[in-house]
Amino acid sequence: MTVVAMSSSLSSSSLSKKKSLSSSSDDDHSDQLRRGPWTLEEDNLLVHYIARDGEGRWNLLAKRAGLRRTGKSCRLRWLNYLKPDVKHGNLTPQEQLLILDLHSKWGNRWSKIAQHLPGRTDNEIKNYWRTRVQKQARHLKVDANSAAFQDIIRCFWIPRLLQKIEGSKTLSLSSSSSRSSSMLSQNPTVSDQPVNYAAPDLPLPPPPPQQLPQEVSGYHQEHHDHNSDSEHTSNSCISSTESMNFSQISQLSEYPNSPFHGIGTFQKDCYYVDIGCNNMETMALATLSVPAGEFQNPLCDPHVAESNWVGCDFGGNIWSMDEFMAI
DNA sequence: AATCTATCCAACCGCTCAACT
DNA sequence: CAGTTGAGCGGTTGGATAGAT
Repeated sequence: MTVVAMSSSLSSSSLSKKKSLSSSSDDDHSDQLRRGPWTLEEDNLLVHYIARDGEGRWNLLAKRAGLRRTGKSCRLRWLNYLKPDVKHGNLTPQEQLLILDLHSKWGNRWSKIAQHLPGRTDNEIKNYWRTRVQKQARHLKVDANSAAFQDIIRCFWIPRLLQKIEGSKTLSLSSSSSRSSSMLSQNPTVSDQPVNYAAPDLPLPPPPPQQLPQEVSGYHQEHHDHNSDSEHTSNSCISSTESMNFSQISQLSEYPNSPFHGIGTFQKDCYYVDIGCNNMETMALATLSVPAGEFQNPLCDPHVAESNWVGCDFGGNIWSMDEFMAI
């Protein structure tokens, strides 16, 4: 049988390691039940069986399809990887925004969150949260579910994502936009970065730094009225033509516990963002520990530098905003 | 070039819940 | 009503790989 051959061909240490995790009773059947990475042939068996007979009754399906896998394993493989509508690849900034918001609302209800991101699986979202979001919380030595971290997300992360979205729009319209290039050139550390929206980790042009001190006192971005460049960057407007349905985000902002709550308004085709911090304590945490002008990041505009708004020192753990934004 | 470290993500596990017998 | 089974969920693990030293 094909699968037997595949099984024997898999000499990877992963397989033996996974096996070692199983109980002794499982070991009794270890020659019958396969674990570890799926092979192409196993995938084909599963896909063809489901195409012919449909999904469900996974234990039975596994047997009938000739797969030496548990029903659970088959189900997971199908739902997380083989199902035709499963999206692969990096999460878009829009998707990241949605995840941040929905998680603030629902917590670790990954499957529920996944329902709002078509083509994304709970596993993928969970991985994103653990590897990207929780990592930042760890660096900052704050609880990822704390109000403080929620505010950090709201004040720094979300604006950055919104800028990514806007940046991708700008780029798609005109990659040689003089306005954009001048904006970028104001920030050497950012302009040196390749703009790659497939890679969500890359930092993007920061929000207008002069806003930050004002954010503390409830700054409203949509009412920005001077400096065309900063207006361009601060007045975050997400076109409804973006891949994500932003009426969803608009709705999400209605949830009181959401970082989106009250941050934006839906006007015409755009979602205007009003990002403010509602937790003064959090903002107070983000005090300066870096000499003025050392950074070129959202918090390091000359105006900001004068106000000593530069680095983050969370509990003595000095961590530059560049690091924070490199998420 | 070799080694170490960090990151990503597929796959596993245990648990819970609902449906069925 | 109790036991069994299937499905689904969230947490965790560890191999692969990229990047740093």
